[in-house]
Amino acid sequence: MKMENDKDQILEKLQDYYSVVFDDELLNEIAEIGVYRRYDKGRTMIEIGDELSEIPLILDGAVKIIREDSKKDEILMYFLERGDTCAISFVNCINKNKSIFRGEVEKDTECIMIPVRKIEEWLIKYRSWRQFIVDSYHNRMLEMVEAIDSLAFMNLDDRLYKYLTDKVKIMRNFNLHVKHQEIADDLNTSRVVISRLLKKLERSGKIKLGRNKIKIIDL
DNA sequence: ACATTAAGTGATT
DNA sequence: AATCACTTAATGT
Repeated sequence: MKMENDKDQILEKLQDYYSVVFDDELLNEIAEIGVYRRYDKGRTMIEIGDELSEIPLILDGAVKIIREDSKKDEILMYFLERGDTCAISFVNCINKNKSIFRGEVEKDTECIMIPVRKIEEWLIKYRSWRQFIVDSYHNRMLEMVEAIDSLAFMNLDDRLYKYLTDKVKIMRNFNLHVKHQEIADDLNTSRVVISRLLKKLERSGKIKLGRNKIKIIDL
């Protein structure tokens, strides 16, 4: 009885973003197999080196995917949001590899976890699942290329502005609650530099600064 | 009132 | 663009 209830709740949540992606039979099976989970903002969902045994289907929220080097320097790769999954972790799963990224919860996140076995099984069983995984892999690839491009071809001013506008989209809010130091960490630079560039953006009227907050005025 | 943390700035490399 | 060294401002106890 309780099980049925859980299943129905999961199914209901799935409808919002995944009913167009998956057919009914698959949707039903996901609801049956998947485990609903909530992650609070600030938590680490996955750490570099961790072994994956399941992958998340994001229902709501956002997860920041970070790459870190041996010297603890880090750089933001991309965000996962509703409707996303991480196909990178999916391939990791199948090969029983360790995660090459860290996932930090940027915004309270709801997701459904799918165990590896099912991921593989469904790949054969459902065309819509196959499509979803391939699309997801492609999207991760595009986002990584974007990350490389901005790193290689953009100066810090533009990278910073892109960072801010991306974040506005992810958070669905023009008022960002973020410290200069956190931005510096994400872009792998120093706080002083970020503070100066932000001041410049404020002077040009694109943003408004406050303690622990930044308001983006025009996109 | 004092300590702590975040942000602003000039000078130097 | 990074670092240092310092100031100023906001917030917590």
